[in-house]
Amino acid sequence: MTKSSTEKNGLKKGPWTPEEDQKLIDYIQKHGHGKWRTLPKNAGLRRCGKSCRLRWANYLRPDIKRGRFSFEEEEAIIQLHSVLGNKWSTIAANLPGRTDNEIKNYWNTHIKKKLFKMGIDPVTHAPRLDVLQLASILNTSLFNSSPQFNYPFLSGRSVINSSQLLSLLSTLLSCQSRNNPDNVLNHNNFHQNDNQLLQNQPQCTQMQLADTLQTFQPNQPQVSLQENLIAKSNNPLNVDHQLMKSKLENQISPVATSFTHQNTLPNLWHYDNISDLQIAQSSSAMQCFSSPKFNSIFNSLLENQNLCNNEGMPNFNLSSLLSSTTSSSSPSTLNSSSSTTFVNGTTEDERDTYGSSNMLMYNISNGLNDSGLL
DNA sequence: AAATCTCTCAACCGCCGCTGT
DNA sequence: GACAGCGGCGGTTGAGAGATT
Repeated sequence: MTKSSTEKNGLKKGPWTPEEDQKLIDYIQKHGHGKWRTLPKNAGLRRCGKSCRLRWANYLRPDIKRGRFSFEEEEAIIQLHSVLGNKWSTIAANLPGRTDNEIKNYWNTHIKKKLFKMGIDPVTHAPRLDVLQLASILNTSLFNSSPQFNYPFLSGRSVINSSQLLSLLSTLLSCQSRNNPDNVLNHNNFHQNDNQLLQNQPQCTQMQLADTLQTFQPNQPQVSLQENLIAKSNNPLNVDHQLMKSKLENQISPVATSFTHQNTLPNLWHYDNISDLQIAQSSSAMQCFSSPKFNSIFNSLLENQNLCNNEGMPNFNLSSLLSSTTSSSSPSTLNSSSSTTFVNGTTEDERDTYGSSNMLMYNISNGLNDSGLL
């Protein structure tokens, strides 16, 4: 049975026909909206009230702006999401003409992937732990050179031993597929692939990875994410920082705040300019993963740990393995030439690069009112 | 050209909070 | 306080379109 012919309790479901749309528009123009429960009957529609409300709110409302999201809208969504979390209706209230459903869809199908590709966790808006940690650790340990960038949470440690490295890599690799946004975002793939992963691989979460990484780190004073956000809101450049501060104190997303209680993640919010992180992700980590030296070391570690199977597991190229996660649909971004677009790409065609340095800044210019509205 | 895969987004579902009785 | 009705919200689904093989 097709969706459009689905009926339940005599009520039609599925896509709306132009005739139904017209009936709804005519009725609302004449009587206004509200009383959604009785509206369909009065309007001569065989639909439930919820369906009518949704159709009106998401599609028929005259003030809806249709078409592609502008770069400014995308930036606004990202900034608002970083403060509000998945409060789509509140985010939508700040974007005239856009509906919560539209923003939610756009987030899930576009922005989430873009952020992930950039090495930014779309949930926490923090730089992705896996890429960042590997970049630092590999830079300092494998190549035994002074870091090109300095992360406080890794300071004081320059060398890790092979078992630690292997532990880290094993943990990371077992996270790879599970953290792959394609697995998460594409529910078809998710159901198929993730179930297999759950069966075949040890359970691994970002927290477990963080725990593993914690063993490499000396105790660092952990400043909570919330405190950092509030600190950012005190930036004198932010006109409404007091208002923003109160908003952050009240409205910071539950997901983000949950991290503050774990006290295991390195605090990455010290960075006021994302370029350091972008350099780390696009340059150092990728150079490490791609290098023959790294592959050689990694494979010898596997052999030393007897992790090769009896049939003689062929050496594999870790960079290609990592690319499936680090840049799920565009592996080419791993190579050094294209990675520079992370830093400099600001053209229309490369809107997914978010080259501007203020992406993680919370200077939403107009502030928020008590309802979370601009 | 056909088959298969991937992506998008309109629509649905279940839950929650508010309000009135 | 308990309950029912309602509107709103966020997560999820799946048809259809487009891309790829």
